[in-house]
Amino acid sequence: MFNTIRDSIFNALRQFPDPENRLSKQNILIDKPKTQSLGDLYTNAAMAFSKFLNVSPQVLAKSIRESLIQNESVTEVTIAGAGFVNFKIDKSFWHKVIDEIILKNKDYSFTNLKNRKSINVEFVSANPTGPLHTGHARNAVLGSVISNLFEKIGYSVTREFYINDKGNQIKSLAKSLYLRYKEAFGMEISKDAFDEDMYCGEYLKELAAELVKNYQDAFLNKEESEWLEFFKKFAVKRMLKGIEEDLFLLGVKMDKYSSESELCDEKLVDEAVSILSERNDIYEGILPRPKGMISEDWEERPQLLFKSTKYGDDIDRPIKKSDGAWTYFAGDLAYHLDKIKRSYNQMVTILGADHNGYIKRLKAAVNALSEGKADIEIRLYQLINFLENGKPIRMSKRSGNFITLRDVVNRVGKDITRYMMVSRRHDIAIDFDFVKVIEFSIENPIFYVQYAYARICSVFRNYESNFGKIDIEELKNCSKAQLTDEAEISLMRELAFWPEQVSSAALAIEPHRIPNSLQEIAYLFHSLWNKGKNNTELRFISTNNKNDSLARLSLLYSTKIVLEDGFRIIGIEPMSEMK
RNA sequence: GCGCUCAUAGCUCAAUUGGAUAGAGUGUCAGACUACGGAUCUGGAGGCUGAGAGUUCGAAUCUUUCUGAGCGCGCCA
Repeated sequence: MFNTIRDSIFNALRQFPDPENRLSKQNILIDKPKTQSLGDLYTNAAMAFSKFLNVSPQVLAKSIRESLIQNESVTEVTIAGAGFVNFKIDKSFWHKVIDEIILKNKDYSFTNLKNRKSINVEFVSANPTGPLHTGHARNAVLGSVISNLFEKIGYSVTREFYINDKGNQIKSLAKSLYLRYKEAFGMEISKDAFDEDMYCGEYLKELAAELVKNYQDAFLNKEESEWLEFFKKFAVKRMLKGIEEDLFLLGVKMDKYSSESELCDEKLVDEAVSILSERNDIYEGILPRPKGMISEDWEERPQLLFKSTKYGDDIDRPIKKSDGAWTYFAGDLAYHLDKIKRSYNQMVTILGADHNGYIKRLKAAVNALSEGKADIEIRLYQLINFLENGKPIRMSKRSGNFITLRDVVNRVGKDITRYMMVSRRHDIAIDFDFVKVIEFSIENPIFYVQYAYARICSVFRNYESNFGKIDIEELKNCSKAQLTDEAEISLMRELAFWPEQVSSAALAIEPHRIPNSLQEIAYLFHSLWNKGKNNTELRFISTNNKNDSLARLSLLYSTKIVLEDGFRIIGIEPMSEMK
């Protein structure tokens, strides 16, 4: 939207020698000043580039002013403070914003990259040992919104789920299922039969019933070796199906599921280890005992280690257990090698905050395996405190008082869940009160935004019942010259920034900026609406002047397009009426 | 003991990644409709950004030392 203005600033700066080649159009900030009195827009480029160009901010600011004043959209330029360049914009510029939005519609915020890049977004990746729980809900929403954002800036995105279908937990799952299977034949199973790490949830009873139906007593009173593998496979398959259904409830669909055991079958661990060996990053060694930690059974032991300290980790990481089996991390080496081989050089992974110790070694692994060519960004999300009207809900797997993702979605709906999960920064713990989130109040930012949308739809309904069906071509072609009120300008200016909001949210991997931005737009709209109550000239529908109406409706229509775009990114449905 | 993350109005959160006088909502006080949907809007009060020091034109943001909270630290995944 601001290309010509950015060009003007860029041209001014380009006249100065740039020894480090730090100057780029992308890095020129154009923003709204704190207060309207300073102007419509400002840039801090004079100060920001002063160091790199080795020219004082004042000199740069003057040069920017000279250049900006030549721009036909810019009407007034002032230099303030240490080198802020404030300027005013001709109103016709904002009117063109409306035209552009209506013209591009859904693609208004879309950035078409010349060289389409691929990115892999891995999220949820829950162990296939039971239904998804509440933490996964936040993970799933973050991952899917981040994916949507990257698609907006022209990336080809793969939404991926890593299945931990190996190891002891799956064995425990199979054993737990076997107990339920026996129980289905009327055998008494006491609670003590379930070890600490086994799964005593009700959901395995259904699977057991299915096994009985299809296989009768084929596995009853048999050696473990005769049923274990079958039970593992069966259980994992069914758990995954359940997980897929849970995700579907939240509007999340994965593009790819990667299986840990399949990667191991393909000898990818060996391949990863041999790559690292060639780079001299694998050695047999003894890890130091962690200081200050009391662990009685600690004994020094030589292990196969990955030299992750070479890539910024704090200590080297074991890839083989003392019994010679691969560690979990070895599997992750294989998995990330697989991603690299599928030619992703950008990856994002969403993990719970309890994985914080894992970031450095993952980055190290990707760095080493790709010879520095690939990059992985990891976003940790904090937990959610669930409340029932202000009272915390205690959860424990043992007592069975355990909220699943499905419970949450069934109770408050997909849209509210998604909005709540994504409207706060990911690294902050959030409160989720079952009672408050469904109230029609400002405690729920989603209703504020939805209400703005519904009001816009209401205006269109009203117009059409009086004057007949609206013609989009007419909205596009009508003169917008009378959109001059401050409230109208503020709204148009906010809409002008929308594509930049989207791309900056994507690049920073901060999806919460989208709901924030929508709330700002909704606020400006509500404000304009109320202004029309006192000042009838600002009403959207003017009964005696058709072009006035069309101009105002075109502003509403472009606002509607942007809100819809935001809703689509967040993954929620717009409401044309509040119900 | 070491590492990662967080700390902003009474409360819930922002702050375009180093920009101007730190902004919204809620609660509180005072206002606005014979309603294009009042589920809204306008205004007041409310802050030494947990504490100290440093970096520079400029710090909530970067560095560092504290304080407090959460999480993690070989043979779990």
